[in-house]
Amino acid sequence: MLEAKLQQAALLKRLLDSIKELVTDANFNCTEEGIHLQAMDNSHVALVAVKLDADGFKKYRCDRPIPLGVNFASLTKVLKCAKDDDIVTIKADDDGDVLNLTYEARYADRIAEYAVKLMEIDADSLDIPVTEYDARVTMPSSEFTRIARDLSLLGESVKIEVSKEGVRFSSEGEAANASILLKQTDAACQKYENYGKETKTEDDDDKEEGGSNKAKKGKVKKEDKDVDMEGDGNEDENNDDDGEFKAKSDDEGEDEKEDEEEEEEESSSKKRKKAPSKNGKPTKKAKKSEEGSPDVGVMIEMNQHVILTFSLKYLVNFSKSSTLSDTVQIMLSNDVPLLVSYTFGQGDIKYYLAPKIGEE
Amino acid sequence: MLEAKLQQAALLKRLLDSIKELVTDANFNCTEEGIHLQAMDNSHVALVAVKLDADGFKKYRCDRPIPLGVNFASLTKVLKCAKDDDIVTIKADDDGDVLNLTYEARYADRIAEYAVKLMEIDADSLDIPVTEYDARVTMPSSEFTRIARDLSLLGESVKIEVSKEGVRFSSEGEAANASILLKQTDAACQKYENYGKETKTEDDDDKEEGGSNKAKKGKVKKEDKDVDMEGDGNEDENNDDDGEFKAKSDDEGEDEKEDEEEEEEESSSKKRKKAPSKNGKPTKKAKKSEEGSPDVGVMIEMNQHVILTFSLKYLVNFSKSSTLSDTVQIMLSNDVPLLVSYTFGQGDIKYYLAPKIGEE
DNA sequence: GGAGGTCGTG
DNA sequence: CACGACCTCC
Repeated sequence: MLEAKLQQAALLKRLLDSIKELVTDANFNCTEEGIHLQAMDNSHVALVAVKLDADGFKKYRCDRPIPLGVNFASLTKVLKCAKDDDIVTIKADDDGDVLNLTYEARYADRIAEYAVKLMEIDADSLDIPVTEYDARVTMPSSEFTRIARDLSLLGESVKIEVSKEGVRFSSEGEAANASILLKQTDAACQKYENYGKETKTEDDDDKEEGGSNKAKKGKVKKEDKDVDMEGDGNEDENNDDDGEFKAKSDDEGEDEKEDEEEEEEESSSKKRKKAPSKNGKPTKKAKKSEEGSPDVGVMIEMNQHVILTFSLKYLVNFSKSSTLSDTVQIMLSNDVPLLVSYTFGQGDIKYYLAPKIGEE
Repeated sequence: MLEAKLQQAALLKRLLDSIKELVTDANFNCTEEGIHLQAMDNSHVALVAVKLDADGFKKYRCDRPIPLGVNFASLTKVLKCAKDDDIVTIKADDDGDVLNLTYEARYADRIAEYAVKLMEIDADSLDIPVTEYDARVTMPSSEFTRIARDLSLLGESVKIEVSKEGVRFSSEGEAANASILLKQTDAACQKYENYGKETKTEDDDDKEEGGSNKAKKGKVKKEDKDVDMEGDGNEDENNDDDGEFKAKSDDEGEDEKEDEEEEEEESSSKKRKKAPSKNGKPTKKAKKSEEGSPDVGVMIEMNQHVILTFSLKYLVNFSKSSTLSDTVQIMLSNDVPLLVSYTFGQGDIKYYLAPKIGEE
């Protein structure tokens, strides 16, 4: 028996809009921890993984694990019948072959019930190796969408290169070649300071380290970025391969700098307090001033220079999840599948895509 | 070597959006004076000419004349990758076969570089005879767009008739006939008083004459309109063929009226001073209250009654340039190609279209 | 934000 | 030949 109540139907709607093009059907695996889903795309090139935490629901009950085999086209149709701010309850019996959805209008004056037929789906649950990535790029999801779309106008694939300089997306096409360089910005580093720190194990390590090794670590990390922003080019950091994501890597080097630049630390730490970092998960799209305020820029964390090439078609597809979060994180390691991750209030959606190899 | 820096990519984007449907490719002829382009449409019926003054650029350098043969589809794709307020720099080597475009984000945290392949295009530069037109209509570009679109829904061609009464657009279609009459308004005459006076030789003449022949000339012209607006029908003015654009033509006839209507002259001249005529070139789209304020109306300058018929398809196409200017000028002479001109801060775009002859 | 039209894909 | 996705207009 599963029963889960979601405050806003919008989340489910967007989630399905995000992935229905990539995947035709998959199991919603419901456990007491929540609901998760994992599926290869139809051509078995990309993998999508969705996680909805139990405590993100208004109400959640799952007596024992149930896989709900859902056809996304069907579920999408049914979800289109919900208004964004309807309260939606999904229910399924243990032995059930249907998924029941109930939509309650905000003011309870309307109740709609739907039943979607379920299907048996072979549970080929793929183990995703928990990789420690060499580089992580955090940026506004709208900007990632834009880049993917822009470059897809010109070419088939994109080369993503992360260096101290920033992250470069480049593409070659028949009509034109393109190269987009995003430099890290102060604004981004402040905004994304703690973004996604709970979502990956490495990040937790990073956090713990920050808390234990040094009392001021939390502050220092930011400071580190501020410092690096000005005089970026100390490539020695690339040699630091402790395998953790860190803000601009290497804490050790900082310790020295810290003393020299105590003053600036103070000022920047003040700045941080003033704008106490939205701390991830802007589920609802923030009020856009004009163009979606994609101008916070990008934050880069890396301990290794990476260059990888990917199919733009998939990245464009992934970027549909920008409806779920204002922020996206891209994790890369050489010769390893890319991870594109959107984190929202109640969970996250992660896309994996193997790089193109050899000649693109 | 060409290097030109434009403060806002929007101009280029709009320019290409305007003409890409009409022309597939053409030479951007770069000289030290600026960039100009001239091309027949794909079916060799219409001609488009674009002029971008060198001093309208934030930076401009062109050592020697270069024709840059551009495929508009390619360039359009690349321009789609620019945001409206990106700073765009275009560069080309003298012998280069590529056009380099660099987009810098407002806050410099993003730099995108594109290289568009160029092509050889036979430079069949057409000499456009500098015609003195019998009639000129100045009106909000949005209104012209609307008329062209509306009539194109009903018929294939439009008959444009300029008389003292105003300008009439009429069209006959299978389902319905249409006739739109725009009368000259005070507001338009005041707003457009000096519009485009620097863009054409005839206009300068007009201006000079106004200043020399008669001290009060500037005032008189408006007054003339005020009078005509009320009691239109004095067709005798059409016989005045001094070959210059004048506000409603013939100064001589006015002299008589002036004395009779001194009072009204004064009042109208005051009005003019109060709203000292935006003086052309509203490059940036003015803040539109709701519907684009197309209600200023139309100003008509003529010294000959003209009736011409044109293909609506092309006028609809021309009117795409309304993104470039709030104002459009239409110049007509009997049996001569129509000229539709949009003037913006850094130059202008002119469309020429031969009239249909005989039965439409 | 929604609907209709066009283009590309299966 | 039909469906779905994308883009533009309303």
